Amino acid sequence: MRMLFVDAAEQILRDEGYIGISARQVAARAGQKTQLLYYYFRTMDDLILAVVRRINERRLQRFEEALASADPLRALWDLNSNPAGAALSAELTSIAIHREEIRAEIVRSAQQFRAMQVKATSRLLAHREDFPAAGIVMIAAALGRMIVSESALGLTDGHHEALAIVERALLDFGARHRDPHTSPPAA
Amino acid sequence: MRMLFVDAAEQILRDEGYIGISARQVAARAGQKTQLLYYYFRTMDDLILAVVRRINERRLQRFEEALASADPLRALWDLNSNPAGAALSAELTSIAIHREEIRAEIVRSAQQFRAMQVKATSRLLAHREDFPAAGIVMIAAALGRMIVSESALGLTDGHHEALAIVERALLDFGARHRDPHTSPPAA
DNA sequence: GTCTATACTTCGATAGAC
DNA sequence: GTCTATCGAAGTATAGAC
Repeated sequence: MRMLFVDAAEQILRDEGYIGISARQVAARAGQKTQLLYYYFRTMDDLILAVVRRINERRLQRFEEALASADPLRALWDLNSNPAGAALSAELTSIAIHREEIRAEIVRSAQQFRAMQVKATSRLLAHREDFPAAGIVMIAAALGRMIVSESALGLTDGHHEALAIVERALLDFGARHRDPHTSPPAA
Repeated sequence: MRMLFVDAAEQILRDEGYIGISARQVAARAGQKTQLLYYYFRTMDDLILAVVRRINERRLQRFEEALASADPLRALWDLNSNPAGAALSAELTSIAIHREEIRAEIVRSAQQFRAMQVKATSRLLAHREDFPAAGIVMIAAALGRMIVSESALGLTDGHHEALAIVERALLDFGARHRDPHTSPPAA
């Protein structure tokens, strides 16, 4: 039952953003009475914290999967630019700005997530010292997030060109990394 | 008097973000009765629209100034990464997401602003066909916005490295563009 | 655990006196 | 133009019966 509310809250977070999460709306989407929510969660911040933690867990899991893929650099980019993930990342930032009680948790996990990405990227980009991994990770996260949030508004000017730059960088960065005796990927 | 409310609303937008803009809070900050606001503005959307329009006008003005500067490429980057401007841009996006009535205006002006930046940048980067101006502008806007919003949370991991990449690109892009007979800038 | 009932706040907005 | 008064909806949250 507790999870029913967490599910509903996360669904609202995806559909309408953090602003849409209210006790009444969460309960309605869960098909429950508003007051029951307060039996399972002391305050709304408690509920939102539970949502945040679950999103973080899943994000770390996706990260591990990306690392294990055949083209980890591209998989990391996909992780940063896929609509659902990037939108949630943006909403987490929004929550951190407006809910002081939850800020620390979000900042802490964002730092953890970024550190893991930097570590992995710097291993993959060891041959490109001119591009510090931490900077590349920042740019990827920022660009992915903006493309997603703008697309939701129907604003896509420049997206194609930005993606072309990323695409070339992925091919370029990946080129010297792969074993030259292996055949190149299909596309 | 009308402007008094617009000023108050914009101030709240800067300090607390779009979420903080309510009739009561705007009136309070303007030192006026809440109901008076509805004499000057039919709805809250009307007020917010007035704020949005003024922000856009000022942004275009700043853009013109940047173009006229000695190092326009760097000035454009400063425009995208300066805390006040980037924060407002992010809030405009947030407004566009949640207020349907205002969305069109924000999207339209964002397109206009981007088109102007792309036009200017593509002139400045004519010698670098490998980097489409529209993509560079996207990356600059995305990165600037994210650095600002994260800094507000005390999250600065990777910012330094990302700024280093931008710095190098600015020097690199600017290098072939400047007249070789002119002495390079001080710093 | 789940229910009914309810308190208190803030929200956008309107009516009507002056 | 500016005031007092007020509405209904939605926000978080609690008390107490079952």
